[in-house]
Amino acid sequence: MRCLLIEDENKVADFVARGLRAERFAVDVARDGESGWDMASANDYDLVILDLMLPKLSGTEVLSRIRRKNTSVPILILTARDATAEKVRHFEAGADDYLTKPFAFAELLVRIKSLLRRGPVARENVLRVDGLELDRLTQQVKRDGRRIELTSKEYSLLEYLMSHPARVFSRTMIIEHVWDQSFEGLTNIVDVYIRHLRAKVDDPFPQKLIRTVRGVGYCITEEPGT
Amino acid sequence: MRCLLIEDENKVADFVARGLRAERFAVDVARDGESGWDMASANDYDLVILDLMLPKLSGTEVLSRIRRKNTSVPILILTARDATAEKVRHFEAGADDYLTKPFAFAELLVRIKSLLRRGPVARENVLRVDGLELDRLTQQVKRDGRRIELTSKEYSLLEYLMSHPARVFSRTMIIEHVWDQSFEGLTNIVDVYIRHLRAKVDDPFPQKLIRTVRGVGYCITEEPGT
DNA sequence: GCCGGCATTAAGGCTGCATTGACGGCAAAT
DNA sequence: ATTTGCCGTCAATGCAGCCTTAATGCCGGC
Repeated sequence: MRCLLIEDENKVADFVARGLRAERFAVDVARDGESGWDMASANDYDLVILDLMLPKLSGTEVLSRIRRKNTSVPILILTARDATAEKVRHFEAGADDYLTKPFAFAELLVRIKSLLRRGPVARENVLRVDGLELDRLTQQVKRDGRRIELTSKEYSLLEYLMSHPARVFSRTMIIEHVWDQSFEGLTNIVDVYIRHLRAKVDDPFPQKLIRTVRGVGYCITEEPGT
Repeated sequence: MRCLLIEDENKVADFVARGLRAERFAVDVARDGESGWDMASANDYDLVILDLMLPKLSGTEVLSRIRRKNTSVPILILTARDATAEKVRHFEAGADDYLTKPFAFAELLVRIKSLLRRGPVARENVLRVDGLELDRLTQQVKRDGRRIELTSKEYSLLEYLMSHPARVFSRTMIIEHVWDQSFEGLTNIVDVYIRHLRAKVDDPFPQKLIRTVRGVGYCITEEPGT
């Protein structure tokens, strides 16, 4: 789950970013409207959290630019308390939800989860491939009933693969969804993490689920051939 | 247990806040209706104690706003007036209990405990994880029958962790539930208190119950790795 | 069979998070 | 006024997880 946070107040930005990272999100932070818009248009986010009071380019402007670009990424507006008229205006401009500062992180999280769930493709809370099971709520992974401990990166990678079983993901797509911007350059980082996953998820079992598609990428599936 | 007290009379506010803190509640105090409403909407309380005679925004108004927001937090009304008609009106507006001033602190406490007990999820009075036992009534903690002395903060933290065994709590969530509003900014206070708890709860025993989930948070569980 | 390129894997350095002990401030108790 | 104990801060240390690098293995084309 990759997410963009556009917020100029350091305290709020750090607070939210830290909380989301603990929830295993890959979080990019933009400190003003301009770079926020740049990043939103350059990358493919699963969620945008947008403050309205921003230097350089107002949040309202960023919102309408993103929508003009016709992307359907969920956008959650974050702002100081203000008039309901404003609220309606922003909903019409394409915001999906609205939260006034100050807010409790728990509430933000609830709203985010609900936003992600009601996407175009219904988001399952439990993903299953053969005996492998990933619970998005508790973030626990099991295979044949036995718990498997994963690090944050390993978990995010597995979640991404399992979000579309049998679909082949290229290394580029994987990097764009699982890693955040702090990452650049072409390395074999994906291959390495596939290795880590295999060590925990496939190695102890006879049936291998993670498949390499030469020249293309990786996918997760129960059928060996296909 | 986090609780919001909305009361403008300093004497009463201090009296109640002190009493509740002695009972190990994390107490936020609002001195007028407006900030009371702000805080109620911003945070996630387990209980709200509301005076009716308030500057800026009446308690009645605060009550109906909270209910309009559709939260089910228990609300206890606190007021000088004793008219039965008023009382009924407020019950209809969503109050859960009603206490007229002056009152004995002991009585307030009894009503609070009964309110908390009849929450949507039946509240267990004794929490257990392996040999560790926390009694919410006497606020005593034992492990393998031996009493463990905890300070208020340590107790609150342990209670929170034990309220959902095996669930991982992020530092952000822990701060929101165990500390009160006076707290903000990024510190390692949670880590420090986890240390204190471990010193008393885990260090003297071979089986460790408090587990760190790196990059995410902490949880309490009997299973070590699995 | 040979070669080039891609995939796999092991090993290691680095970074930042987690851990821990010590310290000063504060409030309650004596 | 002094003491005691709790709270929150800070900084030193250690270590886990992240990413890189490079050696090796495998596959397909010629």
